[in-house]
Amino acid sequence: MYRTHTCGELRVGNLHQTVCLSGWVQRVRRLGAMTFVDLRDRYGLTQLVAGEQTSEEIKQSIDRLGREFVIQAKGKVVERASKNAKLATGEVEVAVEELRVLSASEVPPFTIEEQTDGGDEIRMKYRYLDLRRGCVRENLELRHRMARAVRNYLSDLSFIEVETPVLIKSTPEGARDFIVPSRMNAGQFYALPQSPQTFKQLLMVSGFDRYFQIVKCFRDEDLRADRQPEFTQIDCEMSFVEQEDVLEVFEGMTRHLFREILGADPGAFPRLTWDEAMSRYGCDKPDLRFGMEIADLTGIARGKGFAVFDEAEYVGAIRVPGCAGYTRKQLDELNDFVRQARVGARGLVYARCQEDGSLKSSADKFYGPEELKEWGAACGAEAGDLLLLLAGERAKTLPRLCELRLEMGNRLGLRDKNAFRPLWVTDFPLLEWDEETRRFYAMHHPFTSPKPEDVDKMESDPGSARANAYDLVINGVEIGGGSIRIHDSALQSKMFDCLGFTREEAEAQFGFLLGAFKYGAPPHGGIAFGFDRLVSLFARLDSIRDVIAFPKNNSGRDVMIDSPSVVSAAQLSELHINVNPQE
RNA sequence: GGUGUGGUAGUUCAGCUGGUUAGAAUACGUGCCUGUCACGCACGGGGUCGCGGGUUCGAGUCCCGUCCAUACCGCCA
Repeated sequence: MYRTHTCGELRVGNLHQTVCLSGWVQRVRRLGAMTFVDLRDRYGLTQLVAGEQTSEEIKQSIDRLGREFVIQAKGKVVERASKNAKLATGEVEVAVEELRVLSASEVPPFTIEEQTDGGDEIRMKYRYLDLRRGCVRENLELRHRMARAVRNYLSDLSFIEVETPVLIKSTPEGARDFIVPSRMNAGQFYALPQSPQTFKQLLMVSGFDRYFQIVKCFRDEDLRADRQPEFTQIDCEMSFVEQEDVLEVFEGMTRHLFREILGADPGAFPRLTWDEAMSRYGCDKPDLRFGMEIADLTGIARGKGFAVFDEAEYVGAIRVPGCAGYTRKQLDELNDFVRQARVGARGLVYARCQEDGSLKSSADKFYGPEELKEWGAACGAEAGDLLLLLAGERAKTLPRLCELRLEMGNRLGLRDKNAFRPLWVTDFPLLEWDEETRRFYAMHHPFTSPKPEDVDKMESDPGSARANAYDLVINGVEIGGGSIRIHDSALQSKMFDCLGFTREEAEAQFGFLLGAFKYGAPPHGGIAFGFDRLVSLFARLDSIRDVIAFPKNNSGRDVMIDSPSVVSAAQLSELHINVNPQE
């Protein structure tokens, strides 16, 4: 027997019992005739002690122990002479009577402690050691609890989990595919799924009614702190539903997670249409943890001789509470912020709301006190507030105001990691014009249904057609997105027309789906959640890497196993592949 | 593909306008220590300053190139 108890288990109730513990040596403290060993496993830390009663043989083997040795220790649970209140097992210790080294360890490259001395790079290379640290392990434990809560919740609502294939077919729309060469079909390739989208729709045609899957998805695009090439979705689909049904079920699921995992209730999720989100927050994933909504000043700011505004299609402002006292230096910093390449504005106009209610602006030359008052009124400004104005093309200025708003939120500490503000964003545009390729792309995906009242616009004015599509946004992070799908092959064909697919292309790419819709397809819709993002949000972490056991680095490499890597000529030959050596 | 930041001991970092033998902390090793729990004390070993080139009497430091890491932009239906 390797162990009778875990290292987190023993209490005064276990006094005088003879126990056997196994685990890793966290630390050895040698005090001359007396030695303490902290023994660690997943469950906690227990102190072993060797003193004058301990045999010479055991003292010698304890002397040879180093950090991260795996040992087994048998002995009596005794009460400590000096207790440690910081440790769950801190009232007892085990007086060692037998000791076995199960596995020795070299000195690890960084300390396996909560406050490790290792940086990101070395910890990723030795991820299996990093995962021994409590704070990293806890992230995976949280992930597990959340996955279990999702499975329980959806299973109780008659959803069934169905696995869909990982070797599927490449499609031109959307993200870049990872492709896998086929040995048995020379010159042909599988693709890894960007999502199980078409399969879950086919399951609806098959009558499965309520499906979900916690599933790996793959996208061959550049990485970010919140983007990995392989990531996990909670993928869901329901039949005989309208948008309202889907929102209700998955608002319920999300609320269940908040209650079950965080013990918090976020209340009813507010809803914003895409248009509202864009005009009030400048983006389709607003962070509602703070206000500072965007006010449209176009009507009142133009036509007063200030060329910057007069020539602009749009003038917008945010009201920053209590910042009227910003110094020249602070305002210059903000000006630099909006001018940096990432934001791209030409410059910033500000107005201070003074104690007497009058406004003082950097564009005073062009605006009288009454006109400035209108600005204040439009923003709802109060004494002590600072107004920040940007002007230009509407479609570019709103996102800049969004950046500025988030920057001010950060500066004022308004983006509290312990606050959660979920919302639904609905009524996304169906299509998005791409200037480079001169064609429309599906904003969500090509299976998203248009609003019934906008079907005609698909031909007359495709850019203004709205979709039955929705996103779940929490704290400015896109957590989930879905839509009511097209279940009619004629409408689906029309959609492919809008996207510039010829009949032949549509048939070649998605003929199986169009075919399926001819045999009795129920109305259906669904949603997919970014599970890694959801877990990192609950863990109050900025990067999804911290909630993934073995993540990839910024360049898509796994530095632990050193992949991707070259393969042998024989393997390539079997796969009918020639690698261009220049690249 | 682009922009910013970084690369110095096992690890995390300091190292100024270029100037003696490149430092600290921690980890590691040895010795002492009977109640430690971030134990303490003493001593010790440990460096291709990412790599290549250039400027200079002299480069960790300045310049150019390159590689790696990281955050962001493009990209991510």
